[in-house]
Amino acid sequence: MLKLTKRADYGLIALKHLATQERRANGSGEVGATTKEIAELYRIPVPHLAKVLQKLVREGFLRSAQGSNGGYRLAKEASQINALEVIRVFDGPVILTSCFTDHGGSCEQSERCNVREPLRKIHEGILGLLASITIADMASDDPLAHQPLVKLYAKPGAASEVHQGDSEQAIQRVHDDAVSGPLGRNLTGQRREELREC
Amino acid sequence: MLKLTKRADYGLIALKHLATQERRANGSGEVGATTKEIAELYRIPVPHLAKVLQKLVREGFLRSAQGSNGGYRLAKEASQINALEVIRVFDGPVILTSCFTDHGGSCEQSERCNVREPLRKIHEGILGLLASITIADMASDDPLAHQPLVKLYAKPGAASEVHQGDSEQAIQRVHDDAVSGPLGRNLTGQRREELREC
DNA sequence: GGAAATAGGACAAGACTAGTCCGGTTTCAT
DNA sequence: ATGAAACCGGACTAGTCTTGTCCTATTTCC
Repeated sequence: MLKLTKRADYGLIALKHLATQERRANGSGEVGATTKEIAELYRIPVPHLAKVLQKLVREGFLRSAQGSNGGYRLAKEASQINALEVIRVFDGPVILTSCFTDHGGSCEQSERCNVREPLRKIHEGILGLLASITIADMASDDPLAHQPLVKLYAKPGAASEVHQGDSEQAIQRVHDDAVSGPLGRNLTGQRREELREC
Repeated sequence: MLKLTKRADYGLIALKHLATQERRANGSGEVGATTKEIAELYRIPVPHLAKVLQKLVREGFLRSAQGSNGGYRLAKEASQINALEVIRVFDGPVILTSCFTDHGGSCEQSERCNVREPLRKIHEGILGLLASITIADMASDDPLAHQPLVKLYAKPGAASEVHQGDSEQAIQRVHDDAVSGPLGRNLTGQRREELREC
């Protein structure tokens, strides 16, 4: 289905939450939040979130404090954690076609197939996008006010009919941006509202 | 695992193959290739590929001819079919978090959660990338000679440590491009070779 | 010593993926 | 007509992945 797993989703949510709790977790070693707090706030099953947080500790994104008054805090600056790192922890490598990584050069389908090179370019673009956003970006108050992340150059003449339910406007926006400016600018309040479903 | 399914992969491969067989399939209604031909060429199980091709017919990407001497040809211009459309046929909607589309406004986790807006921006970028490449692009001889698809602006100070096996160079390349130019330029022959695993 | 919290292994239901199997239909060539 | 070649499409299966739950430690504070 080409989507993030809940685990990755929960991981990002938790990291972002902890990034906004840093005041509680300044130098003295205090924790930002407990599993229970985060789970209740975001309606995540407690034991499941616990697994996610434990994994984030093992991978070096979080530091934990055991015992009562325990909890979690970020192990590094929120600006030094990007979405790709987190997603890879939970979902494994991000790959478009298995051919990119599955084997050591013994691709059965490769000789005649040149689907791969163009897809690889897309693949790199996706990795770049994911790597370019940090937890700090997510934690700031108005994400739409951010610097543009990506500027898409739609090729003239390329197929541009895109219909995917409510993300139609989103694509249209990307296409607009190719002409009128970077992502996030030139948006009226109303169009911003259209993009907010959740 | 955030990857395309084999079905989508096979679909793209088949479409790309048929796009290069257009000479056999000019106006007279001749077909470009049969299931068996494509399956053998790319080492895909015949019955499985058949399903994929049948679906592409139902979705309007291919036209089929039954009976002996039958087969498939593109139903529209290769330049009018983009990768996103094809991927959506097989893998369903491309969504980063289920929250984008799952519900009609009743997101349990939404009130306090602002992970979504930044992710949505990434999501739009990915859709834009996928929508910007067409079957015609894939079918041309040297994909690396293409116009740049995307130009990434890495934010200064953003986390840039990215390690994912062999795609490390890929990311590095994206980052280089943020400084030195669009994707695909400034590549020595050797670095091109590094990117080709398959 | 008890409460609160993290740590982590085992396990299970359900969904999805990849692929097989089989019977049917259409069309062409002989 | 008849058979071969090809498309059509539903049913099924083995395996894997996802999303949890459950239970038992272990640590730390009061």
